Amino acid sequence: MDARTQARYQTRAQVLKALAHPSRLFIVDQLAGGEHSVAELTAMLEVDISTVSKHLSILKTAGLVLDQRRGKQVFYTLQTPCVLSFFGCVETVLSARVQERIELAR
Amino acid sequence: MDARTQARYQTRAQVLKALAHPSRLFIVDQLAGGEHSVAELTAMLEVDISTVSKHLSILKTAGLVLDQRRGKQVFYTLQTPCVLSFFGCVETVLSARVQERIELAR
DNA sequence: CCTACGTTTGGCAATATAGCCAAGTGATGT
DNA sequence: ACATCACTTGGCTATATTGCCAAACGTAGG
Repeated sequence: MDARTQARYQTRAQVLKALAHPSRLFIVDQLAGGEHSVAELTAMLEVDISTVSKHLSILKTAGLVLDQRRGKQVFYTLQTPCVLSFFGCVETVLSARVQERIELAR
Repeated sequence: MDARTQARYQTRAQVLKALAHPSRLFIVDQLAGGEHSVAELTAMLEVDISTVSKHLSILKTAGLVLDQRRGKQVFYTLQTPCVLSFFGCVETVLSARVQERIELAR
C-alpha cells in the first residue's frame, strides 16, 4: 500500500472514527430529527457539558455536523444525512452476528 | 439516556469502531473483490502478519467478515457487503468538508 | 514423529481517546 | 462596566488501541 492509498484510507477512517462512539451516534440520531443545542443534547446524554461539546467538535471536524450560534446558544444540525443509512446496515451486521451465534450453538 | 438505550448505541458503536481504521477499511475494500488469505492481505498492507491477523479478528468479532480454513491457509470473506455503501457516503462527507473549507476561505 | 508453513495469541511499549474539573470566551441584559 | 448564561478549551488521569516480537497452534508432507 503506497503512501497515497494509505492517506486515502486514513482520511476515510477519520470519518468513521468520528461516528464510532455511543454518545456521538446518539447525537447524530437526535440531530436527524432536527437541530439541538448543546444543553439539550447534554440533558439527554447525562454527561458533563464539556464532554458533549468535545464530541460535537469531533463530529464537526469530521464534516458530519454544522454549528450555528443564535444568541447565547449554539445549535447543531446534521450536515450529511446519508450517515443515517449506516444505522440500517449496522443492524444487518448485528443480525448476522446473532445468526452466527445460533449456528455455533447447534 | 437509560441503560438500555446506552447499550444499544454501545453495540452499534462497536461495529463502526471495527471499521474505523485505515488497514481494516482497506481489508474490507479488498474483500469486496473476493476472498483473500491472511498472507495476501499482509503483502498488500506491508505490516506484520500478526497485526493483520488481529485486524481480521476485530472485523470477525464485529460480524463483518467470515474466516474459512482450507489446508494451511485461512481465507477471509465479506459477511455483510452493505458496509461497502459506507464508502460512498464517506466520500460525500469529505466533499462537504472540502466545500466548507472553500466557503471559509472566501 | 519431526519439520515446515500459515496463522493466531500473549505480552509489552507507544500512542490515542474519554471524561471530569477549572478556566476562558462570546453574547445578553442591568 | 459588570454579572450571567451558554458554550469551548486546557489540563489532567484513566482507559483503550496499535503494532511489533516471540511463542504457541493447526495442518500437511517427509
